[in-house]
Amino acid sequence: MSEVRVRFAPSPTGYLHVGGARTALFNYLYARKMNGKFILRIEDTDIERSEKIFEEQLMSALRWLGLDWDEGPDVGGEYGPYRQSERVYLYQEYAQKLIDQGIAYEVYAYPEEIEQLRERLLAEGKAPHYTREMLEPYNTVERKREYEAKGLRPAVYFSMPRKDYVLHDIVKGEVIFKAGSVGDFALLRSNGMPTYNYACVIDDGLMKITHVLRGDDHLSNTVKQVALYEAFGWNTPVFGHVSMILGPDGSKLSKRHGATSVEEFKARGYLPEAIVNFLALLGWSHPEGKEILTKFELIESFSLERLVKNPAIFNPDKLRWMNAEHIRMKDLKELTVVAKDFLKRSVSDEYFEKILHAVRDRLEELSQLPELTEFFFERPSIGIEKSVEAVETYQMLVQELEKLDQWTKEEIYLAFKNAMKGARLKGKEFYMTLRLILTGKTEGPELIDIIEILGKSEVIGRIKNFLS
RNA sequence: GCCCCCAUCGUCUAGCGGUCUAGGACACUGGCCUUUCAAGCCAGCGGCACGGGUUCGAAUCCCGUUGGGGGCGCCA
Repeated sequence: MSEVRVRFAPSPTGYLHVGGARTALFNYLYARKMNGKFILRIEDTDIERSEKIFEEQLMSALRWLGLDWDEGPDVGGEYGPYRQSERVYLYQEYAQKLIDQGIAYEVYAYPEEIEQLRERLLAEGKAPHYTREMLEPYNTVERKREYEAKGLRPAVYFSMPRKDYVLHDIVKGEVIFKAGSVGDFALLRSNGMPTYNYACVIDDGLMKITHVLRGDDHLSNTVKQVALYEAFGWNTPVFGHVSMILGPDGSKLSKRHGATSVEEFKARGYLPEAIVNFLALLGWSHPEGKEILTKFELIESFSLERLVKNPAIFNPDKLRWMNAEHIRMKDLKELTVVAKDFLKRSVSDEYFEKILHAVRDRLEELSQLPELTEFFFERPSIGIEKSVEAVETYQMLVQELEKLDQWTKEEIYLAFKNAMKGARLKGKEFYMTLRLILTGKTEGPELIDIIEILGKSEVIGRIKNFLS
């Protein structure tokens, strides 16, 4: 059994989308599960839209998620280069082979002319499929001269065999493409760059990719790729097409549905563990139905058989819940490190750790941190009505607290007890008012924790502030 | 227009012919716990799109209808 080699092949035209992240994740999990290789390939053949900055962002987002790759543009590998723009010579070389065999041909039509052809076919109610007979008439002597003068090269089209193709997809099952369901298609453009379906086959073939797991928006095009594998006499990889992630309204997930990029979730205080966990469960399920899973558990239990066929709607509520779960699960010291960026204040690690411990159960997104912890740093300014009963009770409390030489929960409770002795304030009112005095809020962490963290002088100070 | 994919609670899903009066999770509702809010625990609400077959038996298999998604680019 040969080594499993899978890849994630994004095009650097934007941020890492959650759909792309999930595709990367499935490939990653499978590679790690099978002790195979996970390869990162940058598909930057669209020179108009590709940008270096996006490539860097893509890689940093992937790394942040913990999806490390074994071969890629930055780390290299024996099947490089791993950027399609650097592999152009390969695409041209292999295209020439097909031309020589007569199964690919040059086309001197301008892109606009192809577009017109396409529209005419559509208008005639025909499938917009091109044939050699339609395209070759453009290859006139004058046109060739024009191309040369402009420094253009002919596009290269593949002569698609008109026969049935059967695809054995690992998630969709047997998919049959009837003869003639696709026409001839471009391999190379007149700028010399390859098209997606072509570059993909050359790369996957040459890079010895064994399994192609991707979104099912590629399913229809896979027939073209299979035809190319056959033309080169290469074995096809195992294909697995997972349905796409949809927005709440059932349409393709896009910007108008809210946050869709990994970067946005990161900025809002989502843990990579939570995103990975959530995405894994969108189109895959654990054999025992477990929902909260670490990356390690995901790798252990991952299998292609449990990939699901139907599309999934992205549910931000569940992601949010899952994030809260992972926040609670995470080692406090590690959480302190990642959470600190969200606090937007300078604090000692020691103090921040105490605060975090007190508030973590209430955290769903790390971005809630400043609001949730504000009173630890600033005295609240909430006007509280001072009743005679309250004043005398809290005066007693101050006296009791001042007597303490140890600031422990036990001692503090003792002081409460003493202050309440003979007090005319009811227990509930005593605690609620004290909470208001200290935090300015009616809700929050355990009062005793707050008092302990705030420290003796600050607590007394805040109460005195109220009394004055 | 043609081709392809999909169809279980609102959402993610379990289910791979009988063990299903369909299980779990999120959300929602109620209760318990708690001198606050969360968290936690318990309970409730809620679904096999429809119509035909096949079978002793169908959420599971087949066909059709409907609905949704995708593709047919010198985008990926």
